[in-house]
Amino acid sequence: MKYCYPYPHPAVTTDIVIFTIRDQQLKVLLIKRKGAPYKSKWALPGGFVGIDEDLEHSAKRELAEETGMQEVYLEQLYTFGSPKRDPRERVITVAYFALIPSPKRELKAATDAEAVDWFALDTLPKLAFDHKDIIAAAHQRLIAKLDYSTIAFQFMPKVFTLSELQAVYEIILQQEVDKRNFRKWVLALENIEETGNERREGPHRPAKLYRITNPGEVDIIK
Amino acid sequence: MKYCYPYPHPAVTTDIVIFTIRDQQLKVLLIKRKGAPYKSKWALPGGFVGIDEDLEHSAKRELAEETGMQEVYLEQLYTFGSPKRDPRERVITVAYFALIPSPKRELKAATDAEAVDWFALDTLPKLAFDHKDIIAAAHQRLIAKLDYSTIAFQFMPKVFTLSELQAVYEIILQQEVDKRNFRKWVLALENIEETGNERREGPHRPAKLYRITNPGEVDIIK
DNA sequence: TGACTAAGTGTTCCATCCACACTAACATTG
DNA sequence: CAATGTTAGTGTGGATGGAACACTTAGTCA
Repeated sequence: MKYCYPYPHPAVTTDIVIFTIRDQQLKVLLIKRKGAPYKSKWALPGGFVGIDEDLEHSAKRELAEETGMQEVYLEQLYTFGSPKRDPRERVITVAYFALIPSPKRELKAATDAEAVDWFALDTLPKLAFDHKDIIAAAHQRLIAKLDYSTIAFQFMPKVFTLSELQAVYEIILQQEVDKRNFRKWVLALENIEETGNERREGPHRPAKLYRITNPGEVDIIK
Repeated sequence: MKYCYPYPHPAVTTDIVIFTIRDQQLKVLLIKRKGAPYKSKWALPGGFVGIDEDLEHSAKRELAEETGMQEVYLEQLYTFGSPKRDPRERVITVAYFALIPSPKRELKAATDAEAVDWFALDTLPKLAFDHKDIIAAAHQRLIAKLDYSTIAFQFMPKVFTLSELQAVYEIILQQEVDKRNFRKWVLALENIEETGNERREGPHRPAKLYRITNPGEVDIIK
């Protein structure tokens, strides 16, 4: 009990909603908590912000710990601060959300978790704290941003086909998208370009491969 | 020095960017600080979050202290947490922004301020902390929301004319708006209705008065 | 070589946005 | 009471963007 203040101070954490597309579904990364409270319950990855640590740095650190990935899309979502959201003490959580390309390797549980796994949004387990609300807010934001930004491109690997990109939109929006209109729309954007290569797989015409011209950036579109 | 923790804790404050329309300009409320640091500098109203106080409650409290107003539009903006943004200790600020109808009474400085005043955005004084950035973020959000919501209606008093509403849009957007198209757009919305009364003032045709059907709510529009 | 599969490609229609100018109702003044 | 000045109030047509819709192409495999 070394750190003392004239007034009570809350604890501040960052939690992070990590989305990816996997098995043709939009999934979110959860960890199974090793310690109290909510021991062995599923929760969002997150942790306390270092006293000299930037908020975004804290979120990036958590992200790297759980996924090993860096340089992914990361955005501050909302700050959750109901007085009773953590039974231990007052905890204010600055929630972030991240989008990552489909992970190739399986995840290994970091030291602060019994397990890690990806969950589809419609089959979430019972979650610790108010993490259900945080995920709902992140999901809402993601869907809203599909409409007026190129945020979904952040789910794509370095090169990809237009059909793959279209599938991402269909998965997130939960509805079919017209192929011709979609391609017209995408190709009119300035942040995608042909690589010149093709992908040949399966008994059909090969697909042209594209790349994002400005990875990491998300354009606001009308 | 009574409140002690095993790990260092940051302080958490809420700051609030209060916009209004006044003298045909978009203005923001600032207070002149009474205490250190940045004594006698202009800053956003704000203060520490009570240890059992909800974040939004804290923002509302600040708002009421400075303006005497309650039940105004309030929205969480962003959380600012750079380690060095306050010279005293680590302070994380959850910024809110509020929109209020043109105030009738002049403001009185609350007990924590030497003075209070409204400032146009292009003639802001030198500000304490990173409050310039916070105001810039709020301004950006306000302008963005004009496009896809009815947020600007929150600037209006209980009853108003369409010309007054149009003036608000022109002031915020800093450009003229076509009268007929504007009225067509507004009247197609469902959250505005005629009061049945008119306002007669000046040597010209009287203007119909309108009211918001769902005060406090902001519709998202396509 | 025929059958299968996913890639790739244009046009038409409809709804929405945008530009644009005159009449209506009142107060004031001579 | 007539003329003037001021803001309120109103409709149309052209351009633009979005939505619907089906066939051809290039490859693999049997």
